[in-house]
Amino acid sequence: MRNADIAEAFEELASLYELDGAVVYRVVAYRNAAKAIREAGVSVEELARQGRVEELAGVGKTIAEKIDALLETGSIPSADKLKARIPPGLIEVTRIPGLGPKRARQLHQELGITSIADLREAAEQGRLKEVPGFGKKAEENVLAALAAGADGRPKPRLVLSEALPVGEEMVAALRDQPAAVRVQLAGSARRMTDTIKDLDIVAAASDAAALVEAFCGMSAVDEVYVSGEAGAKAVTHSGLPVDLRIVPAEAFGNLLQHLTGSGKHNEALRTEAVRRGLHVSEYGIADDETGETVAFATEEQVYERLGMQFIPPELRENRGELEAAREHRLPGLIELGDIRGDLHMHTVLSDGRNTLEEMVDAAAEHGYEYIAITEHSATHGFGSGVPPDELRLRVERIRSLEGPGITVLAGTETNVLPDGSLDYADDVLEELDWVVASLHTSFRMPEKEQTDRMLRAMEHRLVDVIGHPTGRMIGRRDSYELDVDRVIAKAVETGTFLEINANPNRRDLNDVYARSAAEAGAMLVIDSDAHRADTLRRNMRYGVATARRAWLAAEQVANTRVWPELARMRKRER
DNA sequence: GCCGTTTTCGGCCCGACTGTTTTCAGTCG
Repeated sequence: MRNADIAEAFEELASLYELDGAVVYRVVAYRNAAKAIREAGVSVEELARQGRVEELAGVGKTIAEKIDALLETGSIPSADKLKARIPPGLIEVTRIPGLGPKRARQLHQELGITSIADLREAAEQGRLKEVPGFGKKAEENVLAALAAGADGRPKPRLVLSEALPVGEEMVAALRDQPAAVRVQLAGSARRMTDTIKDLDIVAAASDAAALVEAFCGMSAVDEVYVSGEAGAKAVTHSGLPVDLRIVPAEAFGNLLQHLTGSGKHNEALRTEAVRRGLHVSEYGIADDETGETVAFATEEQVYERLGMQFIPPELRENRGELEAAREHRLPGLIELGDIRGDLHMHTVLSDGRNTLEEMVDAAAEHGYEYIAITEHSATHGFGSGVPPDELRLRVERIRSLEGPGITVLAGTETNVLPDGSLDYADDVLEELDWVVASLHTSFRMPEKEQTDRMLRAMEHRLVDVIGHPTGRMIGRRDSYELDVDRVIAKAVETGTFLEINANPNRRDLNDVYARSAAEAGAMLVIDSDAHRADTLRRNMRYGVATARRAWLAAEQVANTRVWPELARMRKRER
């Protein structure tokens, strides 16, 4: 069972307990455990087999037993019992804005509501407002939410690359306003998460009303819901909600820290502060001893007051960063400027949109020292594969490029065939400087076979790196079944690099796996996988962001090296 | 339900908003 599936079961159990009226701390405990399981970075099933799941923070004796039961029987007995009493459709009811577990439970008890359909019917018949604690307004709000398309399913999230440029443009435009003192993007966009649901912008202004007015008048803004001296809530033409919050410059650091989150990071930070008599909020830090609240203009000061190193936003996920910051042992994270070359890209020869020369020019202009041209191999399909003889011609053409200004390496992205063999004969691969091996077919193989397939490819002497190792497409396709623990172990054993594919729809390996890989001693490579010149320029920041979220330093990423040094690190040279 | 250089029991972040209530519970971020 995958960590995501186990986590899902505990999320559901938490919601069921919540609807059953359990004390909130029990519910929170299950949600925390679900997060710990999802982000474990190693197989929780394997941990359970070794009797080590309680090593996960937030997993104690009771939850460990439930994990065992889930793995053994496919379900959790307490969840089965709860489901007999609480219709699972109520969980969807709790996702209607304004309705939470308490009110959904009440609707179930008073009106027998078990689903969104029941809720709609009751609201339309005017029965909702008769329930104690509900009223005319509550019923109207439910009807309005349903009419607006709320259906109880979690709201779809946007891939970061669809929202981040919008947010950055808005921030830049606000900074140009004479009333702006400080403007900063916050929220999950600042933490560079894979997906986001809205944009948060924090500002300090000499004239708050003027800045809010400028915000509401921006061309990207479609509709403004709320606006005042404290900020505004709006939605863009693409349907992206944007919150602007304005705060006095003296407390800018507190609000920025608060709104950057994550919620879990802030919660843990505040819990720890309370033990020392400090109370952290978006307005400042209150000290029990003096009874005074002190505001801070910068985030650096906020963390310093709490006795911590500044924590880069990408690390603020409550994954150990608070403890590390207290002990002043946060890693120096890799930066975009550390990347010296890009080792995975395509041209018109396979399925790219730009020519070899155009990609070389774009890379040179971008300031790279080297790139590898890595077309798809012969069996790629869609008529875009490159047969061996064509690849040989391509190698010759690369070798004869005149004055490209950068080092251009001849490479391939070769398919790994279902049996784990490669798509080109060894004598063809021998002519190349760089070999990416990726899975593009037979995604439905069972985990054991899929993993064995990949491990066999990794044992090949000429495979330098595994491309987009898990095959996920964010929001569109799950990873194929793969035992990533074994892949990481094989990478360490063989000296095969693992890619962080920087395509913002992939970001694969993800942050959690990349961190595990680096901790195990594997070497990573961050590649754009560009299919056109503009994505060559644009993708890399998302890959670097994933690496930062994985706590990686530049040394742990191979393409921060100059090419001669990186060339010597390939396993064929060892 | 989890956790511990305050604790193996008694805590468990903070504040805004809403609607309904007659002083606050529930929801949200």
